[in-house]
Amino acid sequence: MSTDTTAPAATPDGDALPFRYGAGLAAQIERSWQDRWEDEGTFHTPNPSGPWADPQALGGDKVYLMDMFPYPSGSGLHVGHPLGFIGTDVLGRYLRMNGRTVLHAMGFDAFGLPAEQYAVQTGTHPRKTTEDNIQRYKAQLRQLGLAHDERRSFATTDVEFYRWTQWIFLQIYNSWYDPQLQKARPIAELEAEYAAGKRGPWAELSRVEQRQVIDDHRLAYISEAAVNWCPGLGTVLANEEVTADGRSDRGNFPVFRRNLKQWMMRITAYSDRLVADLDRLDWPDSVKAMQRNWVGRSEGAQVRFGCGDAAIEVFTTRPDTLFGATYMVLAPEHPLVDVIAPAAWPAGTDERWTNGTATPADAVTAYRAAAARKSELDRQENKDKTGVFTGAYATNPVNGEQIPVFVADYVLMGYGTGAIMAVPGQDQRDWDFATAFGLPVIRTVQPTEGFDGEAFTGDGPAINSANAEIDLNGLGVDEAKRTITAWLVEKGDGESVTQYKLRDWLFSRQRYWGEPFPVVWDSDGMPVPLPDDQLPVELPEIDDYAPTAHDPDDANSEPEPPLSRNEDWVNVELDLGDGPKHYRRETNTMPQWAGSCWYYLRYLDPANTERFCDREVEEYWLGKDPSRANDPGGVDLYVGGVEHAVLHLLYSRFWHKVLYDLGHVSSEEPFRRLFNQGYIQAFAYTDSRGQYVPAEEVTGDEASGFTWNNAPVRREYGKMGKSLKNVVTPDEMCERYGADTFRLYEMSTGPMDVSRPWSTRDVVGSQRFLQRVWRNLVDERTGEVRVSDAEPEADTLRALHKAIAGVHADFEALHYNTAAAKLIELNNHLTKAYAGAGVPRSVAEPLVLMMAPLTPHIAEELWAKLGHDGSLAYGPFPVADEQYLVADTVEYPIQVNGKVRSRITVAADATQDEVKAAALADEKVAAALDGKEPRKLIVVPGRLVNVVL
RNA sequence: GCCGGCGUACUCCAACUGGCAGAGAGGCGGCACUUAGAAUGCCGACAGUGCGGGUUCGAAUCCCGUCGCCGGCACCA
Repeated sequence: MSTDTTAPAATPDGDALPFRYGAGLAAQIERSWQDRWEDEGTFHTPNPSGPWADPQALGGDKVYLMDMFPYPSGSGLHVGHPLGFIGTDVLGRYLRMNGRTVLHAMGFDAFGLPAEQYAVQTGTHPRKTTEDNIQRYKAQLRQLGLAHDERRSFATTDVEFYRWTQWIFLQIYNSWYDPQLQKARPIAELEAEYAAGKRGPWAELSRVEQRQVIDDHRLAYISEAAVNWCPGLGTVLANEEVTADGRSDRGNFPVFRRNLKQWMMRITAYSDRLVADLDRLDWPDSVKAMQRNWVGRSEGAQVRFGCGDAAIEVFTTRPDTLFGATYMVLAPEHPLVDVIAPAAWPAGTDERWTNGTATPADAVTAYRAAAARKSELDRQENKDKTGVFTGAYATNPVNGEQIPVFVADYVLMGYGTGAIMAVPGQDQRDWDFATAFGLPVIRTVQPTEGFDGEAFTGDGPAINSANAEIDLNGLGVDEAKRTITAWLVEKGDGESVTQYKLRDWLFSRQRYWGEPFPVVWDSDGMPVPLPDDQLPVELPEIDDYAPTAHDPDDANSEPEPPLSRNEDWVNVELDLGDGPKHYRRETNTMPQWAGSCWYYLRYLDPANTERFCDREVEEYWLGKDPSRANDPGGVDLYVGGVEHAVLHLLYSRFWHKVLYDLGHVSSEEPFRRLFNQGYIQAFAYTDSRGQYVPAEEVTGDEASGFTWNNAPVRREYGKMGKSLKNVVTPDEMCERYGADTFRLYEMSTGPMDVSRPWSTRDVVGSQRFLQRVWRNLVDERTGEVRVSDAEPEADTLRALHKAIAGVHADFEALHYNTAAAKLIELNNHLTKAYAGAGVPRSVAEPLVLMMAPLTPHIAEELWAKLGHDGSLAYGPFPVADEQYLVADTVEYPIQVNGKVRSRITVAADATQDEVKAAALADEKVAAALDGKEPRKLIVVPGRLVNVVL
């Protein structure tokens, strides 16, 4: 073989290897196979029913694979984006070759703020820029050779798609959550219950009042409440879209709390199920933890403290500490603050409690004003406790103690009841406040021996906790909680409750580029859902789609939806069953998450014009698997970045559960298995002024320092981005090396879930491997295949079957890096064993088949050259033959006291005793033993022998 | 502060369920081929697994402590 590769030297024109595998040949091969796959519909996946019904073709177990679909931004893809897409493609191809029926498609998440901002910047309509971007993405993805069923592609901006987004909205709107049955039910059933007099006043209410009663129960409802208003973006945002320091997730603009009338979704009704069903999902622990944390379920008790004529309700997770409650705190916004404050300070009020004000009303007013001025950030940064006495005292229900009631901003109106009982002995925040205000501390849990901290939050026996009727002393925390809660319930002073941090989902945006709501407003100012036959409500093609510009810091600016400017569209006359009437259309649009909440359902049945997805088709692809315990159903594998841990993935689960409750889907969860792929990161370089310089032009290394244009630059590591001047695109890689090389490189640099740096200069290593395989099977001068029909040697067969067995396990575990390593190893063996002689066909063919998931184009080409007519996309994938996996003899390392001292070779089927005998007979072992008996002799079959002296 | 995760060669990564620390890629050094460069082939060096303890015949792997890094949450009662 070396004669072949050195042949070019003998040829004068220097172009002697027209069939050497390089970028040029790769491009040719890749284009032709991509065309062929498309022409032949190689990756079209049949359905059990509907237009693509082909039940015959649905052999083997089905697998539904999905990527988190991309947002088609104006800057196109960089090499980091396709990492997950290639990963799912490799798995899909592997499974397909193993006889599984694989569904894999790719759509586009195309509504949303950035598309609109980009459109405003470029002065082009978002519909146009979005469609251009999608075309560009499709071209970029196609050149990677992804085995998608392209018939199933769509964008969330397609009218035929968002018509069903609107339809699902109406399903949610037209339902309510029945807490008894723990599920959503059609709103008509609730109305019937009211009409039958089973639920409260009805007949005596006016029609509008009746509608209000019903509307208050809907899962999608209008609320006028404090929401996140972001003038910089000109829209309101969901809690999930606001960062911890009170700014917008996108754009980093300030966000203000404002009372505004907005659409909400009652996701809180599903709090329990959203937490409980996490246990049924095969998801990373980190994501489950984040969702649990976000829902923030905590169990405790609600307790009433009498205060004059009023009662202050508090939520506590520690009712066992009630005897240690020495004061109470209301949130500044709490409505009882005004009610309970007396006209004057009680005699002898501590100076520290009044802030130097003349009356409680003054104190409270001033404190409230100060609290309102503080931003979220101020509240967080300054954790020194502030507050002021209300002048009122409340009665502790367990011991009748009169305890002072304060207002303080460390208590939040948005959680629990907005009021707390303060137990400084068992809560550090209360301890800090009590210390600052000279309030007493009563410990009610015995701290552990040697405890020298302040508040004690651990477990221990209760102390100082008894009254005439009840005695908690000596009980552990859990038992004390149960005991006191039962007592409170009996006395009518409290009950056991569960609290959540989760808030309802703010569902409207004052933007143009989103799904219009299928809702109109009538002359009573009440919302009216449109009937299904009036869907879709199309987004009007308007010229003035830009959001109203606001000063980002102007908290008092007013949201103004762009659609409201279009009076012709807004004002409609419709006959909604009671004659033609005038209505105004809802002018808000849905948030970007709406489409992604259900898109996985649309891939299943994208051509369906009657339903969002045929029920039978849904059941086939997403249905519960009875062979798995407690399986909730859902997509078999969903791959994407961890950044959607609580946004998209929580919203989507919520919608799916509503659809399940209403009987529209058979599965209880959208995504059975979730996998977070790592990120491809990159180095960026800044010059002395802190400006980014083109990363590609930087030279040097860590030891000698990095320079650009001979000036030293500083290296940083992180994202790939235009502004960082370190973007590498898949287009460049395909052009320089070919898609197969690029795919292989991305898959071989590490396991799927590990983030790693991009390194263009390493890509050549993957190219070299493909080149070596090609050279082993193809004559680089003639392009002729050159395999032999000879029987492979025994060691080759062992190498082959070892590779087959290993690669199966690796592909299944998404360890493509080690799969690639095993293929390289096998090919290295072939290079050595058959240099110049031609690789036996019976080894060449399985090698090519095993490469196909990773590098499909070159594999198809080699498969064809080996004389096969059809595509190898459907396999068969090689199966390892057990007989070649066991060697005749085994080499055992012999350890003496855990250190390798010698090696012996014994028959593979030797018994333990035979191995022991052989080990003891070894001269080095004998020397070490020096005639003595070993203390212990351990034989690990097939592994090693350890002699313990 | 709380929760989750990760520390193995110059770099990215392997090492089945505790069993010989090295599969693969890049880089580096050398040899062959070559007018030269590139490409190609061959050969080679480089870590005892962040640190300290423990369990074990045996620890990268399990346990305890500690340091460092990444991510999430955070005055949530």
